[in-house]
Amino acid sequence: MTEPCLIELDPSVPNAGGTLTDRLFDALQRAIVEGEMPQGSKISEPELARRYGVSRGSLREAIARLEACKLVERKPNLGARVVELSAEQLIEIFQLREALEGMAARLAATAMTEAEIDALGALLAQHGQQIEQEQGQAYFQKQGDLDFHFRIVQGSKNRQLIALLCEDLYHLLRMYRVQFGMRSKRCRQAFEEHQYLLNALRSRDPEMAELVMRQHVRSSRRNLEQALR
Amino acid sequence: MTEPCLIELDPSVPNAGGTLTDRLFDALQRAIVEGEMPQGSKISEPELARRYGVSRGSLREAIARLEACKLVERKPNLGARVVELSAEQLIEIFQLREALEGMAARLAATAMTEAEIDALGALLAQHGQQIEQEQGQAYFQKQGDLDFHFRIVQGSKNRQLIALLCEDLYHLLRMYRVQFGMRSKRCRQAFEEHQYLLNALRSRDPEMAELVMRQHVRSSRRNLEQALR
DNA sequence: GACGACTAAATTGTCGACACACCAAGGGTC
DNA sequence: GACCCTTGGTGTGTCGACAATTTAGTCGTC
Repeated sequence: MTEPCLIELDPSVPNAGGTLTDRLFDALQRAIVEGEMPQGSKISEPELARRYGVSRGSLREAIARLEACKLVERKPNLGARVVELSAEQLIEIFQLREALEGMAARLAATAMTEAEIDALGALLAQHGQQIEQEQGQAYFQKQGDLDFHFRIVQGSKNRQLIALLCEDLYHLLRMYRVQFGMRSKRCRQAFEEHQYLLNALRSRDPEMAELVMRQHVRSSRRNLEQALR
Repeated sequence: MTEPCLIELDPSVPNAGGTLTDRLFDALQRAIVEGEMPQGSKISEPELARRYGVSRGSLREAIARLEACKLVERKPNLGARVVELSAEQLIEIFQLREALEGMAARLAATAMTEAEIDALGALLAQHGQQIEQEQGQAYFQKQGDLDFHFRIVQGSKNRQLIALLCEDLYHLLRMYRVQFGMRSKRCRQAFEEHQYLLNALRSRDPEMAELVMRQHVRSSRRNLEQALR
């Protein structure tokens, strides 16, 4: 396991960005998502505490938060391990997304402001350009798609939905993208589906928005299921 | 605030049911849900630690878990407070439920075993009897409905869905039921809708199961929205 | 009388140390 | 030779104490 280095933890200004536990949580989350701490690897509290130069108490609180995000699994008296990603779990997550983002799209169709919809349109236009030029595909794969979905969830204005998707599931999903190297060839089709969705939002049609979003997520899932064999 | 007493924390057998933090979490969760700790009230770490006879470290870990369940809100250097329930948040939660339990019903239609469906039928028959005799209404209101939904979620066999609904949202929802005294007169109608759902499951019809469940949750929500004015 | 700065008390954040539980290696018995 | 018990070591669970930050109260000044 490559050293998740402790530099980010004691920058010149102490306590930059909240409490120590917060920064630890961010650092560990990044390390896990990026794969610096391999799946299923044991998390030794004394070792990590030494490595990051913090006490075990703060570290344990950070680990507790990671557990809430489903990024680590902890068993009493046995310690914590980084989660093991599996095809089954990924499918389950996409089923969740289909339900949640479908509802998000439905709500966004009436809750988004005109300005937000326009901004979404601008983002999509940008994506279109990048795809046209066959460049920036990497960006679209890695960030663009997530950005688009992110904004729709925000647009639902439902705080429960936002917290769930953008704070918990988001990172787990990102972990799959990074470690499974999920770069489907659906990029063009996904772009088209995004445009259909934008149209539904522009027409303020909740029913249609949910339908399109669910179909979109379901297509991604089917594509995945096929790629996983 | 009535004293959440520390008796449950040191029963004859030490460590009955996991780690100290686990038991603390359970006790606090119960105290919050039941309303022993009022909404919005500040959670003083030294005071609670003294009251329960535990160290602040263990207490803080328990509070961190409560935060993950959305039962308390914590701000850096300011401490934690019990969440404030609001009509808006309740509506948002029901929108979540509509999406999630709808998906759960869809999956359950193909994933539940015949035995599980039969057991669900037995449970429903029992509910029917209780309603017929005009007795046990309190039970149906408080537990029966939740039990029914609980089993369907379990029946989906989707672990993400199960964890989300049965471990996180469940308690928050129970808090609303207890503290808002939510006992709608929809009891008979809800029972009928439960039966429609059972039929859909028996026919192994995912589409219909999701439709009925969503309609069911949506009706509850509309009923609530009306009652809240 | 009201506003602002300073002081003191209380609370949160962080740490190091002790107690107990789990795990692996070694020795004894059948 | 295989199995069980013992025993040492590592790691987690829990605790009490120190440091930093917020808050409340007080005093002084305008």
